[in-house]
Amino acid sequence: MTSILQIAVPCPLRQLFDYLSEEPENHWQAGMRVRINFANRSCIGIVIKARDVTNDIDTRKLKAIDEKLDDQALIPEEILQTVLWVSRYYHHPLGECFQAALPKQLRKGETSDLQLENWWFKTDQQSNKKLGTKQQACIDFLNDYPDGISQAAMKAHLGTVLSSLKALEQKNLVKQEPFPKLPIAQVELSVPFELNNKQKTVIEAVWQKKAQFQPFLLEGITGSGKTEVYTELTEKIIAEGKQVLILIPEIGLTGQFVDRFKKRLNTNIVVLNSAVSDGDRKQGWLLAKRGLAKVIIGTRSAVFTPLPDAGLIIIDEEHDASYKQQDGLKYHARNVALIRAQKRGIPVLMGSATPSLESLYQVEQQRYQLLQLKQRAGGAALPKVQLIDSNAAHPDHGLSQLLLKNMHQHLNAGNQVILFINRRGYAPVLMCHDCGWQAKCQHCDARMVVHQQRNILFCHHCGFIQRLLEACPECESKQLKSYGAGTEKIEQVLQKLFPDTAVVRVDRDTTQRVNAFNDIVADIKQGQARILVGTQMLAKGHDFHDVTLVGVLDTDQGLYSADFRATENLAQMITQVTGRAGRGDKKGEVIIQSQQPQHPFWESLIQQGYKKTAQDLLQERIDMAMPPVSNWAVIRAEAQERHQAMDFLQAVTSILHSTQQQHVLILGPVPAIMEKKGGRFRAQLLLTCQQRKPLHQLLDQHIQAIGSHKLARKLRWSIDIDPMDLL
DNA sequence: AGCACGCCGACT
DNA sequence: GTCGGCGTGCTC
Repeated sequence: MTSILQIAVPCPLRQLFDYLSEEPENHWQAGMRVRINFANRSCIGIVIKARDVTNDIDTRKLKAIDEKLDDQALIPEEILQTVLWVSRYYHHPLGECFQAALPKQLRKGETSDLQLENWWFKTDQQSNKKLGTKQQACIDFLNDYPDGISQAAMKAHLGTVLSSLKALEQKNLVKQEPFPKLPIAQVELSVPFELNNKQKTVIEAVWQKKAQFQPFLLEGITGSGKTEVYTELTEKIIAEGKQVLILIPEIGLTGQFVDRFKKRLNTNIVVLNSAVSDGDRKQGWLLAKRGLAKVIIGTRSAVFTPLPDAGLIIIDEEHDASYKQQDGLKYHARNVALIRAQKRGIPVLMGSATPSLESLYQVEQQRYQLLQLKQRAGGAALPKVQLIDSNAAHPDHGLSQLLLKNMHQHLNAGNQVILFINRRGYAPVLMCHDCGWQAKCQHCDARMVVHQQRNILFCHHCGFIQRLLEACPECESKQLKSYGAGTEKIEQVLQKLFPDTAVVRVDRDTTQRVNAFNDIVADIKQGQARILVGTQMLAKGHDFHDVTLVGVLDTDQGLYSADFRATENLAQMITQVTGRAGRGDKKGEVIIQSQQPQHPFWESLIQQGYKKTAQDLLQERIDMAMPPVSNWAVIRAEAQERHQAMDFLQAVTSILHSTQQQHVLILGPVPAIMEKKGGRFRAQLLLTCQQRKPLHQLLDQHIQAIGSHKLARKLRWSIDIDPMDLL
């Protein structure tokens, strides 16, 4: 009996392809993988449907599959449904959605068998003779593990034990068996944290809704103990035999966060972030699918991990932009997590000190329940914040007298200082003093940034590198001067101003090496480095207990930026950074330098705090009918020639206007703010609608025509649902 | 996205 | 006389 399989193929085509199988329909399940020959090349497809061949079907033009790769569905039904939803919601080809959802090795067709390792178990038999010390140690050790333990773990604790174990096996005192290889557990567990009443209230609120879909927004200021809430809840949920998925942002260091879970919970914790190897990723995914991994901690793509026993999803720093994928399938992991939780009837806990306007809006709409932690755990005081006019600061390096004076005070008191400047490199501008020429990138509408240490000019948008010039290419003058200051210059200046104090710089340039970030953090914690200069990567998720002064330089991009989310992001950044000052029993101080200190934004943020500022910003969005109140989709195009992108989007506009409708507003096309980037010219078309449905219907209706337009293949184009920016 | 097929310019 | 440019058409 042959059957026809409908298969999702890994290519950007918005349709399924039929293949023949010699096996009957009931041998097939949706979510199995097959190796197929597609357009003359071998690839891996996902079975979506199977049906038996009946006489009236013409099968002549169908190819047969090459190989069945799974005996059972690799992709569980729930993940399959989630990916189907993602494909529909983000208007992205299904085959490519599976690519994004599966670990690399599984989508390349590797075995779905779990990697096994050797485990040892004690038998019921007792020894009647006295054993050697090594053998006795093994027996004693195995007594502590009635369910057995891996050979690797025994070796880690007792040294070389294999020969002793083999000897014990001969005496029938122990036995060995293969068992799925589990992630390495923390050896020593720490004692449970004593929770305060506020934390207990939060945990209780979530616990009460543990058997239903309920999103919670946990608004907890820095240092209020969100992580303890997460660990405590996770412990309670896994005690009921359930799994917990914890999403974290893509930041340099997740180790600290993961460690706190590993030290607290005696269970199998799988970590899925960019540092994890392809093999471990596959193993982690499969362990979760089998229910053997109880806690899964991972970045954006971990939201597609199978969870047969799902009990809770936690999203830490829910406002973080890294949850939205910026290329390919442009999904938002928070969105996908909510959809999964809804289907499973489980709660979602989203935590942040600076909640996104989206989530605050959902609270207002009573779709999310708000939980708050308003006090720093241990009662530490909030820092004093001062705003100063940076126009009066030093014209070259931009550090103000007040900031320098206070740095001396804090350093003399034995404390540490953080300076944030959201600009890498030495200086953002290289200019000819004689003719006014500026160093620009030849591939982008952007200036080249001076990186003095590497003696280069560097484009931060496309990565183009050029030797640092010694003479002006226009007038051959030697009077080339750099203007403005980035982390590199600030580091250099501070090293001169504070010759006896160690200065450390933390930005993408100093943390490229694999363990560089960890090493720097260790230096900071041990107090080796006293002045820390860095971009906002220094602001995320670290508490350095001896930091009492935080300086924020050159913050104003957010106030003039053309992007609709810039002010929200600035408020979040400033608030997160401010939270780094003063912990434990030390009171902190924050100095913000701004070129526009009179801007009402500052008064709002400093006097009334993030929440009030965010609510005002949300009201502005509501008044102007912007997201999250209205729904946006952006169609972007980028092409080799300046007019191609605009021409294509103009054609798209006509296609979209070809049917009568009055709900969706079509704005543009317009060139991107930075039109040329990486040698390509970019443009975009904005679609807005008060309701979600007409917008999606319009796209569904026309997407095929857009994709097969003759201009479409001469350029790159994409749809971005709920865009994070319009740049 | 790939990759083949197909019709016009500068070369062993 | 060919090699190869990338326009366009298709992928069960």
